[in-house]
Amino acid sequence: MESSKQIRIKDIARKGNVSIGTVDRVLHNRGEVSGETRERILRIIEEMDYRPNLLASTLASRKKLKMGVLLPAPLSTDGYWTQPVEGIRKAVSELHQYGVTADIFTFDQSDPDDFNGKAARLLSAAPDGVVLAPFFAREATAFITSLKAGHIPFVLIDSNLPEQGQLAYIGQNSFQCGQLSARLLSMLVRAGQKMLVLHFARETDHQNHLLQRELGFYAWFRENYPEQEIKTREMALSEQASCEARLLALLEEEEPAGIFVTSSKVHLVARVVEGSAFKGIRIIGNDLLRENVRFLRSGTVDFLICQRPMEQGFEAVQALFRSLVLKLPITEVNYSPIEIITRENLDYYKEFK
Amino acid sequence: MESSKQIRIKDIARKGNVSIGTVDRVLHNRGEVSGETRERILRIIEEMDYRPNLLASTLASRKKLKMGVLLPAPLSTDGYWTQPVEGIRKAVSELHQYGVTADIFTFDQSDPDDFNGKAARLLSAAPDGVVLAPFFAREATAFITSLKAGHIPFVLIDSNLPEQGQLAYIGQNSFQCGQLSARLLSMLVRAGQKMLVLHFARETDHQNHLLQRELGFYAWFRENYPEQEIKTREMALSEQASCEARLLALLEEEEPAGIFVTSSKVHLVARVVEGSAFKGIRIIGNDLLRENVRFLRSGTVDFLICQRPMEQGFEAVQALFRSLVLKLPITEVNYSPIEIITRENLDYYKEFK
DNA sequence: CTGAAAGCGCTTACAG
DNA sequence: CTGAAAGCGCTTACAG
Repeated sequence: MESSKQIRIKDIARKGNVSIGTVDRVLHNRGEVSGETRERILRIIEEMDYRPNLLASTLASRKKLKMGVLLPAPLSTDGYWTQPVEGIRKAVSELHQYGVTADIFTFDQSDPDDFNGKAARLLSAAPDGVVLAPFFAREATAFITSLKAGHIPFVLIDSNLPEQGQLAYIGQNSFQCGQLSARLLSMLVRAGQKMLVLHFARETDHQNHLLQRELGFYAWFRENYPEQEIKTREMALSEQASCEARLLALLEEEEPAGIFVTSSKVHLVARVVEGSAFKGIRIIGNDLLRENVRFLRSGTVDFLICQRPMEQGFEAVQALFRSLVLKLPITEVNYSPIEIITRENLDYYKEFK
Repeated sequence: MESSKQIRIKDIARKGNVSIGTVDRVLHNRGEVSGETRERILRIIEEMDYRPNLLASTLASRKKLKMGVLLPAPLSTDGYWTQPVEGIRKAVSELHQYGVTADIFTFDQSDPDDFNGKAARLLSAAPDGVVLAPFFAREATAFITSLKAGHIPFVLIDSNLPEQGQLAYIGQNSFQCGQLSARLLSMLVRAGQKMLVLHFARETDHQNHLLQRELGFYAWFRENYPEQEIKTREMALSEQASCEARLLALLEEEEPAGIFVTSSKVHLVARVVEGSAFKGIRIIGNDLLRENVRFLRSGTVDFLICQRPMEQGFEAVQALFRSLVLKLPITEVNYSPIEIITRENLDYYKEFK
């Protein structure tokens, strides 16, 4: 059961009657080796099941790992996007001793052009790996094309894009989040009462994961209570001033018994409901922000569905390090937990604020 | 913003007018250095903010990391405990190239003496780090005393022990799991109906986390529905033959509307309920085992609460590696997600079977 | 096309 | 108490 000693380049060289330089050329396809020698060495490498010592390799090559990060700018000091950034900073600081550095770029959440500009700046810094939240699907896809052209590996967080060649995705299974929200809301609201799904600032190809949450929500009801009446309404974030009035009008018009807010903007809804005559509306939203927690505590919001955003940032950096420095295999899809926060278990999440 | 170049031992030595050997002695408290020199070098190290290059250090010292693992033996081929073992094996295999090996010991879940015997064998293998599931609290504590005497760092998984000097705990917040189960069950059962908490093979100091789940369950009701009638019943696993009869008798006697099974043994209960005249009993249990999934699919079990046991095993090994080889800081308490599996989102967990 | 040598930053005997 | 040298396994010029 004891594993045999490590095979070194030196062992391959000796067995092949060549120098370690030649073995190295074969290992890294650096050319300048005769076909015959190459074949022979390759066979020996295979036979002896050679595995490079990555500590030695990294040490000798003195490679530094420069990462590029591209995320939405937080909308406030305790907005959602401060959290992944915190995780990223923590990971980078830990890995500093291994030569890891990061350039963090943030873009305006309402401005695809700003995304493109920051993406260009990121590229010109020539990073060895990238962490990306593909907030604008179309623009992100174009950016990814450039990354692939430059053979720059990248990790997606928060929202996934299918089959784009990402090293990994780290984030929620948003469809499942929607399903769970539906199930929870169905338990809180009597059959026959209306449900409302609220999107903030959704656009067709933007923030795909909010759409996935909605789809999961509908899918659950279609399967379990096909009769359930559900409506979806969208509110542009830019109109935030008129937002309260619109919301109030919506409540009067629809008289929903339950509301599912697909994003962290649930506090906007809760504020209106709490100040209105419409008591007893059951509300589920996303993300553990201070503003949301307030309404969870007061009982206006019943559930917050969370996803450990700090951890997502942290793990994204770790994944790049593990792949690029340690050469370890990376799991492609990494679903963050879908955590259910209620007034009762809130205190166990104080770590998040 | 560019961080300055790395400070090396050589730089310290030059500045202190000593050799790198002396610096090394100071760094590792190897003695044989005059007090005066020691102070001076220490000051320079501080001043220059020296951080050792751990790749070089690990490479030069050629340390191998031998881990000892001590877990309950799985009760069946797809029993719960196969899963952490799988995660551990995966991590060890990935880290093999860095000299990581593991001796895995398993003990009989009903036999504390077997635990002690295996613990002794583990110790005699002189591991550099240990992964332990402290299944028998008393025996585990004694074992930990030996580990601490030998300065062997250890990671706890599955169940935590407070303040035992563990490098990390990786597992559920069991109290919170109980609270969430209570909240879910309360939404499924009408007020005034009876609830039952079922333990399997609990003993006072065994499996502390099952007790924590129960406490969380009671705490939630005390806070939210103090009138709720709840009873706890315990079933010894050794009596598994007579188990069905006892369960049936229990159902007849108590006529519960909801049952919370604190462990993965929920399939035992579901089988009895499904074969009985007592339809409509709402059941919540733990862990994604094939036997449990069957009853989730058939609708007899409403929710399974899960905790990613494979990931726990994997992370435990990674934590030891990160600490002992990479010298990275380790978060002491790492709560696994409390995942809610229903018939509807089950397919997203196929990865677990 | 191939080999020998220096070096990555640290550790570990060994000599004095 | 201190220093100089060899070595960890690999990479990187350089010489031929």
